[in-house]
Amino acid sequence: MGELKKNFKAYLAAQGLKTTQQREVILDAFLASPSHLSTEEFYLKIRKKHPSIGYATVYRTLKLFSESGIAVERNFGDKQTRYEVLSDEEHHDHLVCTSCSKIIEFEDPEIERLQENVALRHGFKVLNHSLELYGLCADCTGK
Amino acid sequence: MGELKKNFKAYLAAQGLKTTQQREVILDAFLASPSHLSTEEFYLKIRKKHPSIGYATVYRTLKLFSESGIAVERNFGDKQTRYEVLSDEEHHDHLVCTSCSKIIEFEDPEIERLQENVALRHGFKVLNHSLELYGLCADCTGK
DNA sequence: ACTCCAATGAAATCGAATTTCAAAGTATCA
DNA sequence: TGATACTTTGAAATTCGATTTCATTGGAGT
Ligand SMILES: [Mn+2]
Ligand SMILES: [Mn+2]
Ligand SMILES: [Zn+2]
Ligand SMILES: [Zn+2]
Repeated sequence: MGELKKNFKAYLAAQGLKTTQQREVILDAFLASPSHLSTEEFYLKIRKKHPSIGYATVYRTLKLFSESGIAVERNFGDKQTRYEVLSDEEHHDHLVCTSCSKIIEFEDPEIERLQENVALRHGFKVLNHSLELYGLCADCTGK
Repeated sequence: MGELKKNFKAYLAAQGLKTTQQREVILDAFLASPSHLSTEEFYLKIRKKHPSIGYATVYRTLKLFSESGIAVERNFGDKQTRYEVLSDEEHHDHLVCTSCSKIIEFEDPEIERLQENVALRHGFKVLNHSLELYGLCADCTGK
């Protein structure tokens, strides 16, 4: 069993929560899906193979993923919350194309370091951050 | 008359829109208010002195401010849209305390430069960006 | 003052997020 | 394995900020 699945099950056990068939199905589907899907998009996807699973369950389970630490919520300007898998110590930020909605991930340790510096200068302890660059991707620049 | 008021009036004129009493009142109140208020918070504030002004008008006028370029919309994790005055070429990002909701503004040209580099590496043209550091402010670190 | 649109306020609507609740499932233990 | 004690689930209802509708009122040029 994958690391993430183990972590999630451990979280459930630790919280006195239960392993259910729905949670198993939703977790497998989540791990196999493209990143940055909204709750609605993900629900529609799951529904095809598992029509009996309700939207509320998908919604609640995605939140659980986030609480357990195996996923993170994202917001890219539109009003919808999006989710993506996140292994332990990874972290990345995003370029978001305002024309075609393409999302490009990037990591930049130097930016992260400078963010810490900013925080230090203000006696601030950073717990998490959000950095998105909005604009036109290479494909859309010419249009 | 202040630069911002001039700019806004120029925008109205250019768009064939009208200067109304409500817009005058709302603009003055906006310029005199603390930054980062949500639409609702700002409306409640205005309402005290001008009970006849409706929420819809405040909502629409804040959007107008944003379209005209004298203000910007912000989102700090909670679901509410917040507004703040923004003079011409200024730009800043935010530290947001997740404990007391305090908001600290900062500018870091080096971070901005690195962001441009990231974009360049991906053939991406940045039109705007969003950077918030969430965590505990100096006051809340000890609690 | 007349006329043409734009603006306004109240209420309705929208859409995503979140909650409610009765029915069903899971884990534990006798 | 069957009873017990909760937890989970699905459908529907609700919440809440954002946005729109629409009848009426208000600018501004003529
Ligand atoms: Mn990502
Ligand atoms: Mn600010
Ligand atoms: Zn694109
Ligand atoms: Zn604080």
